[in-house]
Parts: sequence; C-alpha cells; structure tokens
Amino acid sequence: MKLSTKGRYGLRAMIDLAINAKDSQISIKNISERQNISENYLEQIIAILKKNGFVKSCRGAQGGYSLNVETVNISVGDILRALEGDLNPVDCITVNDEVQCSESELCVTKYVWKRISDSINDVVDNITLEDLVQEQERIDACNPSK
Amino acid sequence: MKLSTKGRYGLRAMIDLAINAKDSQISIKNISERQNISENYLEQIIAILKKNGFVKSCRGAQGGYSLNVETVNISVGDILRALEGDLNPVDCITVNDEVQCSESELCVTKYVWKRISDSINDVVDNITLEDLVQEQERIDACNPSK
DNA sequence: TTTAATTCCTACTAAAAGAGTAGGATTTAT
DNA sequence: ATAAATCCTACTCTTTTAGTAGGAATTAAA
Repeated sequence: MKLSTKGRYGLRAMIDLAINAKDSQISIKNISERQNISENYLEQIIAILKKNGFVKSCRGAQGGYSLNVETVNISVGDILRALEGDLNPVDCITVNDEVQCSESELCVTKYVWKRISDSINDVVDNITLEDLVQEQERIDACNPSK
Repeated sequence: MKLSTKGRYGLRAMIDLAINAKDSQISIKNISERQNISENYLEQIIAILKKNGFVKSCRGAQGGYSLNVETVNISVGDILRALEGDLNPVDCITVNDEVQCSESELCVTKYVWKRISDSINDVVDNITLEDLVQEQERIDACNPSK
C-alpha cells in the first residue's frame, strides 16, 4: 500500500518546476541536483509528465522544461494518477464499467475497496499544485539557506 | 498503491470465519475451498491473524480455527494493518514520532501523504467486521446456490 | 492404540515490480 | 563547431509478492 518513487519524485518535480521555471525553463540536471534524484531516472519520470501534457520542453543547449498547465488547474490527483496509475487499493473495482473479478457479485469486500478508493481520490483531487507551491514558498521564506 | 493478496485474502478469511465458525471451528481446507485460496498460503496468512490475537486454533483431527474476537470489536483497519503493515502511502510520515526523511523540514509533500493516510485509516477504522458479515449474509440470502 | 485429520513451522522458488544505470541519437544556442 | 541539453530504449540489480513443498507435532475417532 505504498506509492512508488515515481509518484513521489514526480510530484516534487512538478513543485520544483512551478517554483523555478516560472518564466523560463530549467534542465533535468538542475532539478535533479535540487531534489536529489538521479538524472537519468528523473528523465523518465518527466517524460511521463510530458506525455500527459503537464510539462513542455525545449531541446538543445539552454533548453529545459517548464509547466504546460496553470498550477491552479492541476491537482495532486492528476499528477499521481499519471505516474502511478489509478489509486484504487485493488483492481476489482471499476466504478461504471464491468468488474473483473468473477466473484464480485457475491463478494462483500469490494465495498471496502470502493470506500478507500473514493476517499483517496477525494483527498488528492482537492489539493491543487498551487496549494503546494504556496505552502512550499512559505516554508522556503523561513529557510533562506536553501 | 495496491493492497497485496495477504490483506485481501485475510479479510475474506476473517469474514468466512465469522460466518462459518460461529459456534464451532473450521479447517484451513474448508476456508480455502470456499474462498479459492491455496491451502498452504492461507495457512501463513491465518498464522499472522492468530499471532495478532484475532483467531484461535485447535490442533489435531477435527481441529480448526475460529474467531478470538467479537465481530463488533474488530475493524477492517485492525485486520488490514496486521496483514499489510501501516497503511501510509509513504514511509516518511510518522505522526507522533520522529520523521525518517532528512528533507522533511523543507518538504511540502508530506502534508499530502498525511492527508491521504488519515483518510484511509478513517475509512477502514469505521467499518467493523460485523458490518461486513451482515452485508455478506444479506447477499448470501439472495443467492441460495452457494 | 493406531490412523487420519489437522495445525504448526520453516525453507525454498518463480515471477513481477521497483529503482535505477547506461549510452547513444538528436537538437539547438552560443 | 561545440557543448549542453532533450529524447529514446535497452539492460540490470534488488526486493517483494505469491505462492509451493514437505515434514513435525497434536489429537479426535475408529
């Protein structure tokens, strides 16, 4: 029941981009140094974010990445689901569609999984990237060392 | 961000015990046939439940397992945490104790993880085994085939 | 008192997922 | 031209997951 580093690193990368690529662009190297994440690995994570339309890139020297969305228009849920897949605790709950599990008609645990799933999604869909950026900037203001 | 089979099978085993070992005891074989879970594997899962004091056993022929707690006094959260470990989405949040992560002072994502964690635990702590048993018996009543 | 049914215990294993490494191709500002 | 960057994809090492296997100990019933 853990998030992988993809989700964790990816969210940090998005916050980093929001703060440090406000009206320019920043390189992978740049982010990876600040966030202590391997360059190569971060590259793969940002590729996913780009594929989802959350960041844009410029190639070549002095190139880099910046956000492709407004921070108020993207939620933590959008970011985590892009990186982790759905946030359901088990695969047998699909809300509108068919359910995979053959026992589903008779299986009562699915109600538990559904409620967990709903509560997780409710939390992450109600935190925007902007919320985190503001909180981060508040923290940074008190720690001028970094 | 998935539960393992331990948590899923274990919860089903607890429901099965609550329903089928009301005033007797039932064997692993019995449960495993009903629930379609490998006998050997289920044995290991039930060993964990026993170690946590949720089930008791009688050895020897005609032996078996039964619940060691009242269904109203045990929550889904108790069961899942015993089988899966804590239900936090990342390891860097410990509520009262020290936090592992060295960046925690400066890291804003921990607020997200804390909120997810709280919401998951809130859900599972507010569903008792009794709730699931009642729901299951309601379903079974409409499906006399099984 | 033997036998069969059962829990108990622990070691092993195959497959998948997680977390990167590695390195070359392409693009572009200087 | 060159250096700095993204882009792309294959490989690898480690850990976790989901079991399998099999023998020892216990006990009700024949």
